Amino acid sequence: MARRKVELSPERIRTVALELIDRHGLDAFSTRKLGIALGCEAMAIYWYYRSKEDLLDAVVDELVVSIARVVDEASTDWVGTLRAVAHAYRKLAHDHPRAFPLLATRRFSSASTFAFLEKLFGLARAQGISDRTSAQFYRVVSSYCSGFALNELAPQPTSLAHLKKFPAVAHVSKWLGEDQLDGIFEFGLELQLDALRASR
Amino acid sequence: MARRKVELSPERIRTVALELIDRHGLDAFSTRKLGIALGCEAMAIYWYYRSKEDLLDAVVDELVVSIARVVDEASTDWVGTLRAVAHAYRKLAHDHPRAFPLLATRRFSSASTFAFLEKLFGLARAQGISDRTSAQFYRVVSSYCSGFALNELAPQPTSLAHLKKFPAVAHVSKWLGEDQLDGIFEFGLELQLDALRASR
DNA sequence: GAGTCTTATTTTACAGTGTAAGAGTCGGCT
DNA sequence: AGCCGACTCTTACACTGTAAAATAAGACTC
Repeated sequence: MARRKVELSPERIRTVALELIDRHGLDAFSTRKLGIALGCEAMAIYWYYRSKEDLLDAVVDELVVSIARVVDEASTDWVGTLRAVAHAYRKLAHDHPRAFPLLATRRFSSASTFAFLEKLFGLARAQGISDRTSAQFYRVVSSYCSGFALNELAPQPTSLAHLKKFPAVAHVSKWLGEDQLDGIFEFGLELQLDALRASR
Repeated sequence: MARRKVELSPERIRTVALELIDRHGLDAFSTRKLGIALGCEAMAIYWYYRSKEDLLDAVVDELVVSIARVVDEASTDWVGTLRAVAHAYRKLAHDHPRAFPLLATRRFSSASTFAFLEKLFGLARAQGISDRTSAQFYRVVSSYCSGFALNELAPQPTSLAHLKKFPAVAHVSKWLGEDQLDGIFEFGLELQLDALRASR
């Protein structure tokens, strides 16, 4: 048997898992298919992860870390940092559209998530922003980003048949199209960041 | 055999489906268990719905309709209507915490969704709000509500072990607790509605 | 009332799922 | 050489969604 050749590891497993989800979607993802992609039997995965749920948590973690990196590279200005995080979050949804719902649905209380929050809130405190304010705006902005990204990933095909029966929607639909998404996201985000600036 | 006695119907099926999801969660929901709850075989469901996905779409629809009703009862003021819808949306998440992720994840382009949007946008037009503005604020506010509700449904248990290692998070965590959710939701919502009022 | 058609439901079957339990195989240790 | 612990595979089980066909009951025609 060709054992010990594929060199399984937690990192490789979750990386290949993400690749598989990206390529074929969450529904099609199974431990058996992951095994094939890794070159091992499905059960070998269970040495590194207690369950499929555990593995998916690890995949989410990998994605969170990629956002956390943005905080390091950001300027010292907290508003700017929050903006950068918001954009990174949305970019993540575009880069991994089929994995993103995982991130939006799942509770994440892993160490790397905390490390991310620590950097973000540490920066806020260093700039004299009150804990209450930073907590408020973090929740508001992150909720907005999460919801917005999720919405744009599940786009309705603007059924023309329906539009005939719903004239008001027909009129407004011009401003609901995909070409408007960037602008509206920016609009809503800046609206919130303006309020943050004003609150100081 | 006791046929034709249980009186199956699309409405009953999707209602019992929602009950089952509410009680035991999405993961535990299966066509077989639904069959047992309905008093029929699993395959009988397929006479009324083409697939499990189809059925879940119908469940989502049922939930959307319950929100649409709010628009009828609302005052003529569009800002007030949008606020009422936002609150109804969050209330839905509290009333059906285990079904809500369906609503947030799934594309809904059903007739009842369009009927809802028609009422909402029709009201906006009647009050002279530009199509662009109503589209913008609808997307922003609905994204915010969706993301906020999803976040509060997946609460992290504020791991005390982690808090020792992350002092900034520990300080801020006071404002991130469940007791703050109502206030923060309101804060973020009004922040957006203020901007809507100001834009006129 | 007998025969046929339509609608509703069950039966049977299949390929696929997550994972528990145990068996097997290897490298490195004494 | 023998053993141990770290890995991996094999087997098995209960459960999933649903295609295909069998079946039953009412409605409709003659």
